[in-house]
Amino acid sequence: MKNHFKELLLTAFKQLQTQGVIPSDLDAGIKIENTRSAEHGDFACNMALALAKKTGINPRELAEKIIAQLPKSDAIEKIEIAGPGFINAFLVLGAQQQVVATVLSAGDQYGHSKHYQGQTIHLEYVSANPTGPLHVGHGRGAAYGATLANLLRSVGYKVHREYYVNDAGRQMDILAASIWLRYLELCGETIPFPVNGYKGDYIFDIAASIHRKQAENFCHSSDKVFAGVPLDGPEGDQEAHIDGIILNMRKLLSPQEFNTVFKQGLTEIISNIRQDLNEFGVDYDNWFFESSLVESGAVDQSIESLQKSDYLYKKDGATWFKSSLLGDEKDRVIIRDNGLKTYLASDIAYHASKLEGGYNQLIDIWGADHHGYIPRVNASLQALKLDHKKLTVLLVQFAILYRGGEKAAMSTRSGEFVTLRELRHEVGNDAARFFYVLRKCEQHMDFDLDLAKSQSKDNPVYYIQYAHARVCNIFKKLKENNLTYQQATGLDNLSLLNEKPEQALITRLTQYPEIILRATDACEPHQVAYFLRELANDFHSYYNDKRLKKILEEVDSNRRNARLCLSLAVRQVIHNGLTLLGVSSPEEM
RNA sequence: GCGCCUGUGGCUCAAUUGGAUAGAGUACCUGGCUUCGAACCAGGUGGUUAGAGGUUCGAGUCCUCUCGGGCGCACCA
Repeated sequence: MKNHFKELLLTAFKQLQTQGVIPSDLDAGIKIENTRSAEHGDFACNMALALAKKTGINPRELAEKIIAQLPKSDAIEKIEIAGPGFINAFLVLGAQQQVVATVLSAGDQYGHSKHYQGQTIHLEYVSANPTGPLHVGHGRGAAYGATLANLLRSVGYKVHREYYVNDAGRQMDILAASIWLRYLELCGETIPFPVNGYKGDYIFDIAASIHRKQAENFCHSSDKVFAGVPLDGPEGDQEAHIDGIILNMRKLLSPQEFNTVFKQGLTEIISNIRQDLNEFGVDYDNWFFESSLVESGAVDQSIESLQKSDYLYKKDGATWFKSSLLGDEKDRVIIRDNGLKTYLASDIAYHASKLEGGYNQLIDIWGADHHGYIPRVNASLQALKLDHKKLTVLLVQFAILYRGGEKAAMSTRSGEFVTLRELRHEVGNDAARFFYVLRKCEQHMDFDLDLAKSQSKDNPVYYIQYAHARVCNIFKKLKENNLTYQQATGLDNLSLLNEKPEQALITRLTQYPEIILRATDACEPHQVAYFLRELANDFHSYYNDKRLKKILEEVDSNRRNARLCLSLAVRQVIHNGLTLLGVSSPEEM
């Protein structure tokens, strides 16, 4: 119907062009908006305002000229010029009732489209380092990424969802060392635990499982472990300290032994993360391991390629990438003076391989603290002659956690954090998914744990689910009242849905597909959440409207069935929307 | 100091991406259950959109400056 109005305006526009009123080289650029209030009709167009300057005609006058050329339409009751020159269209009563039939026949597919069919997107999200359990900060990226994936798929993109596992590099060595030190404690050694080590409880658990399997096999005296190791922070250098411990660990343990500790940590933590995400409804098509890039030689190839195009140089024993030539604020080290490659080295290889894999777009979802990293990745893609514009990095701002009115600490290393699992158990998956996605990703978010716990029933997700359950209940009661639902009868009598709340619901239903498309284009899942709240609100109002008979008390079976059809269509759209958000639609609550 | 994000009723957030009278939830006040579920509905109080300039038919939205908050600024990821 919206397109219909647009077509009419376009016809008028062209007519005015042939009459010479509007220059023929102007683009119409017609945008139709849904009006905010019923006073302004159903649709509004601002073309007269936008074209006023270019045509030299004042907006209201131009609007009149456009309206004069508008072809007749059965669907439109009247056209008005309002305000500074808006063209408002009022639809005839019932013009959109057929949407009920459309929803019911499309079912789960209503709102989905093939708009971007044939386009491929590589979407990477969460990708937290496997050095500990996921915390509530990761949860936001998880909910956002999973929902975005659903949205993208619903409009036709082929989406490859990936978790990039950083299982290579120094952080993992620090993890292995942390586990080993806890293990040594179990062996009876006295260990001053490094400032930079991972201190969470899960480290003890992993150490204990190694101790169970290996007994004292990997045990060495504290003296040897700390032999020649530089002083720890804050007095000394905490980085040099932990590196020294890792060095000793590699000397004292055989490569196989080291690997046993390392693998035990990696495996336990990854499987924990996997299970957590799985329970949270956050799924992947692939878990991609950084180590595979190292083993396949992809990392070395990227470095070589940068070398060939003269983007590398040596300084102070390290190998640097001239990223400052390509928009970064300074050059970056990709091989440290001790020969170890930095994270950037594998990240370059990772993005290069994905772009070479032929995806139309790459989307990375990162925590906002990584924003300074974007220019160097972009620089690397340019240096490799790849199209860096295909890469979009979406930054998710932190969820600041409050507990008892105070900020909760959020550090993996210190081990002081609220895990995603704890949150899910406290407030439930549905509420957590919904709450996370209710805010734009660039919006800083306050997460009050006490509120989420104590007032979980006030969470807006229940409001929406309740509307769904209410429709289900009507259909349950139908049988108890010895009535039957006759869809064909209902669909034949949609014209009886003329009450104001019915019209409001119908209008809302027609808007769903465009909301999905808009939310997807803007990468803003919260728009879907807000739409569903409005829809649920419309339905609750309808349901409670004292001026209307209750649906099941309606004796006219034509009207009753039409209203049942409408209710079912509402239920369908709520279900479709909640599904995209990863939230369940219960039949009773 | 430099860069990115951000500032909207008491609190948490929207605002069709530059549109019309800035809207919801929560909190507070009024009213509504003898069964289609009150986890609901109807109504009310509450705003100089941090501040000052600018751009134009039109600014919460864009530009400049000031002030306040978050996060970065490693041979960590």
